[in-house]
Amino acid sequence: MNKKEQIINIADNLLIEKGFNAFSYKDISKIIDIKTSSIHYHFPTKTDLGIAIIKKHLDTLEQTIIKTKDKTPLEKIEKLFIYYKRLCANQMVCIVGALTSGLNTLNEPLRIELLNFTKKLIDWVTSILNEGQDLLIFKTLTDSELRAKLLITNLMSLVQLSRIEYQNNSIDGIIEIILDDLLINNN
Amino acid sequence: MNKKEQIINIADNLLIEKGFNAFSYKDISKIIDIKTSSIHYHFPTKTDLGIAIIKKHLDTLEQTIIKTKDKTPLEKIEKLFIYYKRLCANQMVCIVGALTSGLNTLNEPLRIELLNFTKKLIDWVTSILNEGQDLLIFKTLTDSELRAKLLITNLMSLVQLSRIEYQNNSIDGIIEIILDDLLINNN
DNA sequence: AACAGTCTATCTACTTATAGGTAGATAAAT
DNA sequence: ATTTATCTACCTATAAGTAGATAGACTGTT
Repeated sequence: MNKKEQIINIADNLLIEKGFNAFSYKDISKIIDIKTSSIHYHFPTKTDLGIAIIKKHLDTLEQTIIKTKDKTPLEKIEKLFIYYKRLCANQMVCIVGALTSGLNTLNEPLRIELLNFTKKLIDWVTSILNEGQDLLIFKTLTDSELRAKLLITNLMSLVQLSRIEYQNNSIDGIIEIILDDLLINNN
Repeated sequence: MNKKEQIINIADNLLIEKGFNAFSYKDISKIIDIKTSSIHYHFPTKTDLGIAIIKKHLDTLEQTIIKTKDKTPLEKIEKLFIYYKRLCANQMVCIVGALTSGLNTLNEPLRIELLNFTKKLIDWVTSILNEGQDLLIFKTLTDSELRAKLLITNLMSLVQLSRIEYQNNSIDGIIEIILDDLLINNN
């Protein structure tokens, strides 16, 4: 892994852990032993760095979409759960959550990139829900895009909640509830 | 309203709009025309100010709990919806969401205060759900505390999501879904 | 193969702005 | 006389970004 990728990964961790305005080039520089000015060489502005981070996540998402193309809707949705479970376990938060709470402090290009990512995620989950309904695996939903948003926000803020709570074992219970609400042949 | 209350209110708005680490005493000073050092007189450290903000929200919450004591569970839960709808309309975010994303940058006393608030909110919603079940208005839920958390987190990150979206009219639709999931005599 | 030029990635050293906070003066209110 | 609430003036640390030097790798020319 080259320095540029290293920077993105470290920054990604810092972003997820502390928020966009709460980490600095110096934080990165201390971790991977590089001068802040060298980080500026790769990412002239912090916005550039932020965009690179989101692009990385977008990449991962797109790859997941492709890789799970032929899986069942249930398997697809479980991929999503696994992702958020891991965030939870590592006391992390999803980038959407990490960035939106300080949204008004971000500048345009970064906001646009975040919008891109969010849109892609919503579209994917919506299509999974639609597919599940067509295959009669999921209950009939009145508005699958709204349901998709609900599902995403569930996961999104769960990881946030789990950080405040004493016992952060809520996630499994909640995922169970979500699945129960979704699947046709339960109870 | 005296200066101290003014400071809290302005800071509250800034916190909700930009996050805790993204607003400064100077921001406040510019808005209400007071020197930053005078703000330090009222709130020696930023943590003190943060705690005061949460305390205010805790106050409001406690008053709401008392005021709605004799209302139906449905009316109580609608009070909650109204609160989040208003946040949405004003491009705001709930304090829990605003603070948790940067949780690891906050220091102990502030974190504890946030935990207090969150716990109170969860307990309240849990009791509403229990009451609703006892009165046979709400469906039987396997774990009402988990359901309460889910409900709160839904609202919490919904307001976050609605900020990124082009058309932020999701909230009404989602609240409808949540209610449909909850109420016994629908459709 | 040798040389000149260019590109890449880093460095040191700096600037400008802001953050959070402190010290001490002051004027009015109690 | 003391407390309350404000001020001016300062300090120290850090943020983000810029300028310019340098060393090594890569490239094209003779």
